[in-house]
Amino acid sequence: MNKPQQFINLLSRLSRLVNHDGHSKGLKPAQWDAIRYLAQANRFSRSPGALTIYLGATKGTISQTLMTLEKKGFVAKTQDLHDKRAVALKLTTAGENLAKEDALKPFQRMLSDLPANEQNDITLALEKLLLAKLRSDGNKPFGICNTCRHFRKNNQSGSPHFCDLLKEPLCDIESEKICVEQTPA
Amino acid sequence: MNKPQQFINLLSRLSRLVNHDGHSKGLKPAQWDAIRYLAQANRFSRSPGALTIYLGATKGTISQTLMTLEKKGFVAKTQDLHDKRAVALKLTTAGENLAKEDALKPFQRMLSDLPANEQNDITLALEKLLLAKLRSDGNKPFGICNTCRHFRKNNQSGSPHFCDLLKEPLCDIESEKICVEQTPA
DNA sequence: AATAATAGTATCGACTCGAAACATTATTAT
DNA sequence: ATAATAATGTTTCGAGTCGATACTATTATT
Repeated sequence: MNKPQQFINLLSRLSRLVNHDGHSKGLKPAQWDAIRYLAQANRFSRSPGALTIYLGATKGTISQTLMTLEKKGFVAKTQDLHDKRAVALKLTTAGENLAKEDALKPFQRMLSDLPANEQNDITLALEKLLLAKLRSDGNKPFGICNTCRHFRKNNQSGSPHFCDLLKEPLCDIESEKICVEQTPA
Repeated sequence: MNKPQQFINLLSRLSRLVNHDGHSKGLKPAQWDAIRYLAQANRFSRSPGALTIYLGATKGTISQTLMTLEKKGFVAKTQDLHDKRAVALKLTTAGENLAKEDALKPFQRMLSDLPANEQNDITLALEKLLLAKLRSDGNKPFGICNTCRHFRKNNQSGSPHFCDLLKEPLCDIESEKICVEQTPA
């Protein structure tokens, strides 16, 4: 088997397994993807639109997935205050509990059984691969807020940081989350 | 973001992208998975049952996928000679042409744009990860026939090799393919 | 010969997915 | 201001996935 073919085989089979683990606790893989995202996105990013970009899906599909998650009681929708078109998403308590018991935990446990150096190699390789793919597709990275070029740190404890793009204050917690607008410095 | 969470994020997002690339040329990801498999499986493995195990799906799902692939003219079914329950699968010429233009080619091209050592690191990491997962799930590896403990090599050119498990002769081409029964030596 | 195991198919309901049409609400150009 | 345009979501459609379950036909076992 030649190298490129092997790479495709590994990738497609691995993806299959990951996807398969997403059939868990009565949810579907796509629903887990959404919950996982919402558990980590900052307030500028908890919208159907941002989720759509993150998951590389279409608006319609995401709308459906969010509908069923809302019906199941894991996600709550509220209207955005500033923009009446926009919808603000939030995990309910049930949704947050679910996020803590991620369907991919078994995968994670499996990794933690490997030698520490292999764990590192694997994580690093995945990161390189993902970033290369995102770049080649022109996708947004959705990195951590406080690693963004628009992030303005405030060193006085208690007072908030600041996003220079959206002109909005940022508490510590929010600035640790992922953001649609994040652009590496 | 802690390490385990990062790993899950990388893995799930990467899988999403891989899956997404499978919506190509009018086929679905699962259909590509089937075609990719059939293009590489030896004659003992070109059956709905083996494909089911390989993809980690259920019989019913695979039956459906194969039905639509047959309807589209990419797969042909014939009855097995020895076992009248069994179905032998084969890619049609159209199916083989499709396999040569795999939906994941863009991903492969992207990899080939990376430095050679990174390509290697990434492939190796994927392999480790996949094997660890297969092991932890108790899945079969589907390795290359001639790396199997039951493979008996014949060094006289022209005469076939042999599978000591299934008691069947193996030509060079078949012994280079993947097999359900493969067990590392 | 009866029973169990195996290989597949058929059917169901919930869901995904892209595509396209459709509101609403914001933004921009005139 | 107001009209054109862009952006945010929703709805609907058809094809397909997926697990679960029930079912058929064939082969193996007892």
